[in-house]
Amino acid sequence: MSGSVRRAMPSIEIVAKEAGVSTATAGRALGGYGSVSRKSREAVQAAAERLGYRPNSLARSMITGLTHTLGVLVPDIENPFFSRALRGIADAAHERGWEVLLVNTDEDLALERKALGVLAERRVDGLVVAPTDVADRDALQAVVDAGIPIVLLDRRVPGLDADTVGIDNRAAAKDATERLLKLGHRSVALLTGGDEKLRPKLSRPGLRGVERLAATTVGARAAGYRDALVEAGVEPRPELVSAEGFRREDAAAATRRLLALPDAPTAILALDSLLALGVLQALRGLGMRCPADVSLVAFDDADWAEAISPPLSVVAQPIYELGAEAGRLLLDRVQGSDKRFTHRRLPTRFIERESAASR
Amino acid sequence: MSGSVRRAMPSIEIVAKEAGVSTATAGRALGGYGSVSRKSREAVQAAAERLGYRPNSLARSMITGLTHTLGVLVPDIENPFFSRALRGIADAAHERGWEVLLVNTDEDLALERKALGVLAERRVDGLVVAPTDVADRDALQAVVDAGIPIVLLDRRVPGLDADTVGIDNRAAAKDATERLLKLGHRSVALLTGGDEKLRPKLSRPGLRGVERLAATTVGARAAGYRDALVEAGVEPRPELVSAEGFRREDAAAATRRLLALPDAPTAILALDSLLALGVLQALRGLGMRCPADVSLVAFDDADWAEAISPPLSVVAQPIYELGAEAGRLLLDRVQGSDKRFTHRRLPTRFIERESAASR
DNA sequence: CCACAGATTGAGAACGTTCTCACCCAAGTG
DNA sequence: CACTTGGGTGAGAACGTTCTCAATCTGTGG
Repeated sequence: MSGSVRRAMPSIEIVAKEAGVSTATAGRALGGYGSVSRKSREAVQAAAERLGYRPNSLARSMITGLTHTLGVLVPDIENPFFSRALRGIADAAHERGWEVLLVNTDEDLALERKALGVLAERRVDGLVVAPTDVADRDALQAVVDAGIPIVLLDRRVPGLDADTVGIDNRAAAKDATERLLKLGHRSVALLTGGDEKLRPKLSRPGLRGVERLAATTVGARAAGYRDALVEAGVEPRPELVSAEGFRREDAAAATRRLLALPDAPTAILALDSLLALGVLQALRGLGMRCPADVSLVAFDDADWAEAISPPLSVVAQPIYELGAEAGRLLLDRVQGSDKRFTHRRLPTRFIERESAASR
Repeated sequence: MSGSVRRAMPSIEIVAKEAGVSTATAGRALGGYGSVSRKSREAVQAAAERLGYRPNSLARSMITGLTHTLGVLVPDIENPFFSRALRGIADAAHERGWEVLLVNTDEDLALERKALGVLAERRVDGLVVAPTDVADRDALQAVVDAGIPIVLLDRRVPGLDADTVGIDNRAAAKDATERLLKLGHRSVALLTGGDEKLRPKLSRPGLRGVERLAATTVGARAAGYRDALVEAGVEPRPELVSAEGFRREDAAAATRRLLALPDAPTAILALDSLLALGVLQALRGLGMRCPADVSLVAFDDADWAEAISPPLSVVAQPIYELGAEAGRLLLDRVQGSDKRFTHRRLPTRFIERESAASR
């Protein structure tokens, strides 16, 4: 056993009594505000040290109106995209003396709504939200109206008073698709992971349709994919757009289905790295080789992308920077910035490795 | 614009006034304690609804002494091990109405100590800590003494009053090494990732040395590796134990060094999946093939392990369950359990795939 | 009609800080 | 000497809840 066991933490009143001053003076000595004589300060600090005093930040927050806490709402922290982005957010927050309260929403609208309520009750100073695709604009706006600024990460919510940080999904997807087309591929599949409604929209979009499509992340990328095809004079084939689910097994199944098609795709664009793993797994199962039989390009430069055989060509997003920028933007708002809402697009980088070959 | 903009959130006093009752009654009506007439309750609820009232959980915590917040201290949330474990913790917490405050320590002792202070000031109800290898026992014990229970995840801190959740690292490493030995390998390398001090200790340990070694996670696994060698009558060779660093590049460099050795290893045991990626990368660079030229087994069943070629044989830890169990254990303590401290070891599972072949 | 138990209510304390304000005192200034 | 100045101090309010306690109301049984 080391040191004495104390159950309840001492309050500033106890410290003041021990130091022989008033609570007001003790507060000033420890909090670094107001003015205190050297003698008082030293007496208080010694007493605090002796008693193992820790200020109660709850009481402080009640007075100051600041919790120095940022809420972070992500679909799933296990997803490498979000864990890396969270790291960026946390670092930005920490750097300026803020902490991070994390909630997973599981892409579940009801959970997201409930979490917003909980975080509002905790009086977080601001919120970084990666909303579900069908985000509840009103619930988010209500939080903003209550005085809690929001920064959206990765996805956008039309009409919401919030800053946004993300990439140009449409341009990035278009670029990736163009690269596959330039390699001679004419039958390029798109693995989106979700949003069943995409496929029909993609076939006969009309201008209005494409614009509406581009509102979600997946939608924007699908639109970019389509842009590239159309510009290259390749007719988009709805059956080449797969939206079976977000899990690896879903992607594997989708790949098997795609490759069984008449006039099967010779190249696949996967919208995230987990889906790419599914493709790889399916190819291995089918005895097909990448890139000899099928070329593959994926979004996100996962840590394994460079190490596997063949190394995967990817659209790299600056994920950490996305999170850090969101954190900084949010803290600016928290600290009183009332600039117009910005929609920041960070640049992506195509990393050419060996999984996409000419045909 | 939708709805009216309100900057400051209404307090219960405003709601009470609006409903024509006292704050006490309003509190009872909204908080679900005490007894309230149906009429009052309905009036209060209607007023609260109208004003968009959200209780201030800070004020509540001041009274009840519970913040319903769990602190989580991990080295790096980007590490898939910790992000998965965190998911387990968060789910367990959420299930019982708790939230999670996250801090990264970057394996930095000073940061860990500072974070402990911050979380104590926030009056978190409990703490899940994955301590750095050289954890500050006294700092942790001080938190426990202040009445905040701690559950240790993955690593142990001797002499600390805390529950522990992890795996039997020594047995798991021994099992993995034995499997490689059974395949006929006689020159098996160990890639630990860190702790330079390990190597010399491993060569002439003596009983005392091995026991001390086994205190850290890495150390315990190294001891298990050694156990297997000794039992099989293979002389441990210190130069086959690499501890160059935790990053992928470090592992790649270490692999190149190992394979340039006279009597080079024909099998490698990597202590985490990131290190395994480094091995794979180095092998590709050297034009060597797995498992034809070198067999590889790694800890942790990363999401890519099954999808790459060859699929990686791994020691799978129940990572999510580890986190969830830590969360549950902690909440039991928070809610008053004073059972003896337990050290829970969850079972690991060796998943045989194709990266380890007989020689 | 009275007494009484139990439900319902409101005033005010409590939690642990920071903030406001009035006061004291020593050191200048005219 | 009277008057200002300003650092230092403590009493008490404030933040928004929950808790304690006494008072009031309601209905029931005698």
